[in-house]
Amino acid sequence: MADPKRTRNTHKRQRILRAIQAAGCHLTAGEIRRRVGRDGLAIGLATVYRALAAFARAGLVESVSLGGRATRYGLAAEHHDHVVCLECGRWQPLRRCPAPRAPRDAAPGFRVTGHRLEFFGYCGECR
Amino acid sequence: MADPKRTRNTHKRQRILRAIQAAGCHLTAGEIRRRVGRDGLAIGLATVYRALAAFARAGLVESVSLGGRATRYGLAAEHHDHVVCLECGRWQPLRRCPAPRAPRDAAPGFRVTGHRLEFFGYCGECR
DNA sequence: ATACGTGCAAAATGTTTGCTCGTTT
DNA sequence: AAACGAGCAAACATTTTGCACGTAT
Repeated sequence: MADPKRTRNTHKRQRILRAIQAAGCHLTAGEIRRRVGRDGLAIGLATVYRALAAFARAGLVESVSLGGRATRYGLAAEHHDHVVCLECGRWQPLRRCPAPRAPRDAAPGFRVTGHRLEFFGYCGECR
Repeated sequence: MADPKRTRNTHKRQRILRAIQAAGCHLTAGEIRRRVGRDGLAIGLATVYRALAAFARAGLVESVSLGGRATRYGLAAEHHDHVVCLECGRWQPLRRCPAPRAPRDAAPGFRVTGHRLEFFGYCGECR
């Protein structure tokens, strides 16, 4: 199964992680690239994707894809769930995670390592 | 906000819904197209997407995107959550939905109409 | 020294849109 | 008749890959 391989400690990868951390919420690959670039470090998009894949493999980062839109990446250590407005697309993190650690009726032998939960509906302004 | 518009009752749209219903689980747009086609009715992919968007607007269908892979669509009336293996990618529906109707700390005024929950980890065979 | 990271451009996916014409209401 | 659905091809956005070279371990 997934060996939690460690990733190499390069300057760019540090900056990618730092950008996600500084954001405090989930970012898309493009946003990450832009933020790192804005701080004076040019970086290829492919590099961002490869770094994110490595981080995810290592269990550092979790990915969330909110229906259709680009996938977002956040620190696994700062897991949180989301509420998404179907109309305007805005989404907000939840403080409390309302899901159980593991479902009651998972397949036998399945080891749950995480989850991803999004509530959707319509925000006050869009109703 | 989203007026639950009714969609027109065309032959193709009926077949799309029937395909999803017959499958009993979430399908991708491509799978739907293939199944409808296999039953002798050629249909364009754009048509499938537009129909699904209309169904979603009408609240008939819900969409789920399991990290990276293509978005899957299922009947909203037969909502269920999933368990996904990070190694082999196989996923299974859960009988019981372990999420609450709505989170405690959603933004005020937010009306929750649904959710989407996926547990992930490693299945018995991949561990 | 070796395995891994990076950039670039190209390719592969998945999804949406413009236009024209057909069908439902 | 009017509004919406369908088909096709082109456009789009996102993500992945091949290759040549650089860097961390």
